[in-house]
Amino acid sequence: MTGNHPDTDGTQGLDPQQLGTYFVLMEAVSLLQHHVEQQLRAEGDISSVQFQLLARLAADDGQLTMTQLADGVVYSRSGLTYQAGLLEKAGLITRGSSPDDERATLVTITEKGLALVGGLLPGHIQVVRRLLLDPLTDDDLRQLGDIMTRVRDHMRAQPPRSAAPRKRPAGPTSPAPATTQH
Amino acid sequence: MTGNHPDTDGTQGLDPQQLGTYFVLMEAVSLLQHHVEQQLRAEGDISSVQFQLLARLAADDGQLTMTQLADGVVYSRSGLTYQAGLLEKAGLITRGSSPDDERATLVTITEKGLALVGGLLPGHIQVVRRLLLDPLTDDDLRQLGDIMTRVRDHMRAQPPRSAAPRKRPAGPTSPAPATTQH
DNA sequence: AGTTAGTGCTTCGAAGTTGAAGCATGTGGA
DNA sequence: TCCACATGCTTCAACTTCGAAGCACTAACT
Repeated sequence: MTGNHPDTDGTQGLDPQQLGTYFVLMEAVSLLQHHVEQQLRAEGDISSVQFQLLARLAADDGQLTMTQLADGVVYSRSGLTYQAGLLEKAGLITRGSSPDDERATLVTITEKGLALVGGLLPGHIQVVRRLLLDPLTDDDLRQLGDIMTRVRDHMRAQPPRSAAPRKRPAGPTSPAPATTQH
Repeated sequence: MTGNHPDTDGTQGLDPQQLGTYFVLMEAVSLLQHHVEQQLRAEGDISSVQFQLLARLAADDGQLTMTQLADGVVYSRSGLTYQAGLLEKAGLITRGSSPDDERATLVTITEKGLALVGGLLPGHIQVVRRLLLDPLTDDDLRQLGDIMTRVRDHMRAQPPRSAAPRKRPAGPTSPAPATTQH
């Protein structure tokens, strides 16, 4: 992108510093994700999505509703239904109705699921340490954590959609469906 | 992650600081990607993969081979064939044989493709600015760019796969296929 | 209570992604 | 030259992902 357009896009150009930081951030994370994916597939034969789901369950005392799970991992509801089906068939989780809310499905991690996560964690940690943590000083780590925390909180605080895209002019009296299903 | 497990959780060596930084980094990037995806779909009706491909072409003077393209964006070859088919059908790129190597397919961005990228760029930049850049000071930006550059270079320098990791007796049987395309 | 709107999850169809296999071309050694 | 192997891309089948529609249950308002 050599920026040869006269001024039609220069309204909010990014300087090289900003652009470079954005690119390298995305690229580095993409590479890290890829390595993690490989490790999990090779060692435990599960995808990183499945690992995240199991890890989340293990961390939260073993039981969550589908919605809580989907919100934790950035994931669509229908996608979660699919993955939960796989995990259940593999005997790593079980699903049951919640006593509080008859609609809710309570997902519970099994012993086998816990064992799998436990067995996979060391290798996972090793990959993260080797690829991400090793080249960072304690100071870097603090900085990075601080910065990304601020960015994440900022994003979470952002309104889902300030203005509706021009795709559908929307109904007469329906401003926003508010259903933010990733 | 309350860390109440004595030592069975295998968190050997990742203190809360490290773990938290890793998590928030992945989560923030995931959220950013999601927002970018939405913007591109709403404004230009293309996926972020397609945008990346077009942007790469635009940046590299308009012409690359399929392999060069796939390597630039972290993407499978077969997936690129599929996407290139879509982009060609949409009139955003053309494909032709290379004069140097009869096997190679030379991908060229069209005027229409260039126009689309140019038109989409401001909105894209706006999203990145609003979500990522706004909550950062100049100092943060430098720090972040510096840190992630170091991490990325470190990853690129890593050997692909020196030795197969030892398997844990936890998961279902997996013969560990060492196929590494990407 | 009765009706209306909201919430939680699943099903369904369409589209995207991948690795392995296959085809065509290029390269290096006997 | 011939042959084996490497390289570049595509095809194929299986799998994953998503959004919209649908079902079941809950909450709110009258």
